[in-house]
Amino acid sequence: MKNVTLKQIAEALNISITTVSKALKDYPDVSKDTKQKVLALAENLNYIPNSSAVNLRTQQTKIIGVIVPTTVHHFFATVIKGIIKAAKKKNYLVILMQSEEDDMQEKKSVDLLLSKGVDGILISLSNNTRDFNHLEKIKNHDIPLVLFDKISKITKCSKVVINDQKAAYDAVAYLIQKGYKRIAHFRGDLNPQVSIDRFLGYKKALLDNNIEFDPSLVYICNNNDDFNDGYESAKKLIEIHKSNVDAIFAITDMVAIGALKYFNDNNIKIPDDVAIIGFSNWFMSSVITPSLTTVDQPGFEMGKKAFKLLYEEIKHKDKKIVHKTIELETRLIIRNST
Amino acid sequence: MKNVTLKQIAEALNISITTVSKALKDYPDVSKDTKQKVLALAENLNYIPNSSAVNLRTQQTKIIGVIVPTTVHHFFATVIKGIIKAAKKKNYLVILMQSEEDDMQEKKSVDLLLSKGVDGILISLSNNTRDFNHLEKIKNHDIPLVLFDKISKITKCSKVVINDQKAAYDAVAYLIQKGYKRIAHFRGDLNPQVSIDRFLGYKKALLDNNIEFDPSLVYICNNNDDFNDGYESAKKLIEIHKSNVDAIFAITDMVAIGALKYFNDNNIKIPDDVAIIGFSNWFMSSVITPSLTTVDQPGFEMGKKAFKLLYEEIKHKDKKIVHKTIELETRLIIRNST
DNA sequence: CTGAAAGCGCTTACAG
DNA sequence: CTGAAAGCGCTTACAG
Repeated sequence: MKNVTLKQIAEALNISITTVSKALKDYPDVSKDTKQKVLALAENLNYIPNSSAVNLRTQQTKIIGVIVPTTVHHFFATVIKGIIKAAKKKNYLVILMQSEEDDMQEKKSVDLLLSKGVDGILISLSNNTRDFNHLEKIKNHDIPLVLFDKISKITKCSKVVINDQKAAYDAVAYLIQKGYKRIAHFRGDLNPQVSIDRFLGYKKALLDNNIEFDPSLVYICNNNDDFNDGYESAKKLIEIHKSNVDAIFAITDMVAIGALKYFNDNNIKIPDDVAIIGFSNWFMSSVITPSLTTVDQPGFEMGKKAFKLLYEEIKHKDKKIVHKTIELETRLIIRNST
Repeated sequence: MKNVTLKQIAEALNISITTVSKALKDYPDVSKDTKQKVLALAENLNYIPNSSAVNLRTQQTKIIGVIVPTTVHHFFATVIKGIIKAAKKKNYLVILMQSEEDDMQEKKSVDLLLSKGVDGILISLSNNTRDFNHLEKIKNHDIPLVLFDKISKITKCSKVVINDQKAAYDAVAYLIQKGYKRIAHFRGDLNPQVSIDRFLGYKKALLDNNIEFDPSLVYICNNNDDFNDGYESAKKLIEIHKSNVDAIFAITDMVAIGALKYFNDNNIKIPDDVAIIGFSNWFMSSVITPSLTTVDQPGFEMGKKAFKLLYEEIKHKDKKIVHKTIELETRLIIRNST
């Protein structure tokens, strides 16, 4: 079945394309009678406007692009859900792309999105993104851009984040207040801002509480396999610091669960021998044994807010844009691992 | 910055739009010299073809639509990853939508996708989809359609599935062979095909092994909260059948983990008191305590295959389409819960 | 209340 | 090797 066009409806009804178009869009200067006839036939023929033609005329696609490191990740999946949900409310569709933590893929994705003429772009940066020319390119094309979670500090655009430094600080301060003194940190790669900020929060909490910062207690998890990174880091930690460590602050729940698994496998008691605290409040953290103390990171909310910010910029594209940064609340969830 | 058009390049170079267009697309009937000049300027001006215009001319968008029940689900997230990855290879972009297990949302999503003029559609049906008019609509519009995982048997189109009946049969047969005799089934909603098939496989395995099928051992999990459904079903099961049940075959890992949690909370030993087997091989099933025996369901593969099937149909749209059904292999993963 | 016409930016069959 | 022209399907300023 070939797609129905305005022309076909016009010919069938013996009126002009203009009138059909206006009738369908409920223009006031079309007679009730005509409108009815057009609507009825359009319905009957299952008329669907050709988007490409509409886009070409109106210069917008009602599609946004989203780039995340990966879809297979509880937090990002939740953010995506929030984005799609908020977008749907405004009749926007979402093209989803993944960088797979590869800056080249991220840059290529931006180009593709730009060539598709999306109305706006939402990005959470890959761990290996070190220059931001592609973000500048988006801005040069006058396409609204909002970064979320994995952001670049120096890029001027709207952002939705949590206060990673504060969240990490609170988590570690809680450990200290519970009496833990030798607190290790399983951190992420050196590059991403969230990784830097969580590390800084960790360090600051120690110093503010007169606990010496010991670099040998910091392990870097950057092999793109959080679970295994956590597992291996826990192993190394125990080999070196056996009875000289009493807690771990892990950069993500996945890293924490890797560590937890190692301890479970090796009869090291949590939290008696070593306490663990994670980050994100991934569903799994609540059902693992022992259940994991963690920082709740509102992914769904982040997705919705990110779209809303983007939508505002799309709507007011002509006006001078004022970039906003929204900081979402986090919350420490205390469970049995601490 | 306003977007650069062919016209601007043509004027700057004092040649026709036609020639610019041809040069950019490397037509053989353009001189080397001209090509070079055009390419250089296009590069320099950061020229990006206007997709809407191209689409309108070529009558394709190079975008496909994907509808899944939800993105926050390990299996679907994995399938999505596979789809996006395979699509990227063919220069296709993916619009992602979610039905949230709501048939009305699913139908509306189809309409939106159709109006965007996507070149093809991939769907995994919601649990509450009971009529398939929207699928027929897609076919009536001559848009290629491929169903995956949650399919409708009566719809004539290509499909990518696993053999749910056989996979369930094998899982239950394994339990029987291990010596379990009173095997409960925590099934899904009555409607979805996968739920029906896994139930049938369960029943057949019992009968083939001369074990009486006891309907009171079958619990329906259909509150859209698999974990809790599993937890509550386990509770009821124990209340009623306490020492008269020795194993559970759960329709998904999430349901299995809910049950496992209940048993862990209530000092019921797995697998000594009750064995559990799940379905999907969600990452979590390998790290929970005890680790979960389950059926591996190849999500990434399913996503890639689904796109490939769709792509073939898009490419050969003019020809008579032969619908294919691809059945992917599953594999029983034996761990500590059985 | 209706419609002719221009134009969005591109591609391609055709003429020269 | 180059370019004028038609046309994809729509929207909208303008004339009547």
